[in-house]
Amino acid sequence: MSGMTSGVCVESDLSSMLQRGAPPHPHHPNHHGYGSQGQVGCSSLPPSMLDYSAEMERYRSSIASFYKTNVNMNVSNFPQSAKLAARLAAATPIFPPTAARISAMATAPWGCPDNMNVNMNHPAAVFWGRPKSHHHHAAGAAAGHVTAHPHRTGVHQGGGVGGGGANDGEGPGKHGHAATSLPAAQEAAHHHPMAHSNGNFLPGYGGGGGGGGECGGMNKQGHALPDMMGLSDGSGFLGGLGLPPGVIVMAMGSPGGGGISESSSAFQMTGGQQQASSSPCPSSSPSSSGVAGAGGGASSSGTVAKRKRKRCGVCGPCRRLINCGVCSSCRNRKTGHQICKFRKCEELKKKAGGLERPPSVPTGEAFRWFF
DNA sequence: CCCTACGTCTGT
DNA sequence: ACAGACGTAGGG
Repeated sequence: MSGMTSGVCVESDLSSMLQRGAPPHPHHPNHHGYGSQGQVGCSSLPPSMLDYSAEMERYRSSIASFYKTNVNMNVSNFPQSAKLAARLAAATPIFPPTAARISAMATAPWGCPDNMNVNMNHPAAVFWGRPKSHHHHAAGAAAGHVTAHPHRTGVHQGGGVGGGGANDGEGPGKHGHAATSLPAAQEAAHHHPMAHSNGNFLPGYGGGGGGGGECGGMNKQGHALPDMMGLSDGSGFLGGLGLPPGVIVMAMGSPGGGGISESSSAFQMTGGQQQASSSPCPSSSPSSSGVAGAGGGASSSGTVAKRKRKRCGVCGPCRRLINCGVCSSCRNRKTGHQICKFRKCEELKKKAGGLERPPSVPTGEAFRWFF
């Protein structure tokens, strides 16, 4: 354990090298994220580029493994996700190439330690890539067979463990890291693209490279798909920015502009839609005092019925795309009509009718996160 | 019409 | 405070 930190581990692997390199270099999204996806082979790539390439590889394998792993998941847990998935699949207008990549990063619901356990074995723990197109295949292939490359050292990626088989359908976590038992810390150290950030991502999930390119199936299994998308924890998304747990990298707005449009899709899923595109300002919404009046018959007394508040789309929970499947809300979805606890917008939680915009996310604040 | 999820009420 | 249940807004 002591040596877990980046400094100590010495790996001869390229991947490791990359990993180590990452943290220190908060790459700029632009650099790797969307720029030159196709060309990973440049020999004269600068260090950073190399990183990128390698990471890409890892992304792929990770994704692949996810597919595999999740195939067996119980869809019932993510009914909506399934849908979203479908939607997403259809709506992935954004950088085809990028999209695929982006998909790689997802946000797991289990930001909560508690859940971690659960999720580890729970089907809910999902992480998938994105449906559609060869990208997957490529990914799958890579992961499935090639798994080897990046992680031979048996780094958390579960590379060691899963190595290949991944597909058993066990909890991702199972093969994931269990073996090496690399804690989040390690994750960080390695700077796995998908991992850290908010800790939403379970190390294990990325791993294995088990590979199967289930692409198509995903929709069916759906669960997580859409969910994870966009939001991702910034890091992966941005090409592996190493952000501290608390930091959220929001890729908002700029639907047309940037690769980040991804986020917009995320919002879409729930209803935050509009804000993403037109007005960054989320929950604040005009109704302002979005008094809780909304809800059912709550139209309070005489006052004009306030509209239902919407998710801000930028807070952690909002960024989370998949339902944990284990929280009370998820379990009681039918009767409870509530969104997954881990996805419940902070804003909405806050005031049931208080003033608008608490300190957290003012208008357009989100954009700021980019810099 | 169906689904998701917000707001509220109620019970523990 | 939390969980469960319900009515219903809002979107597809």
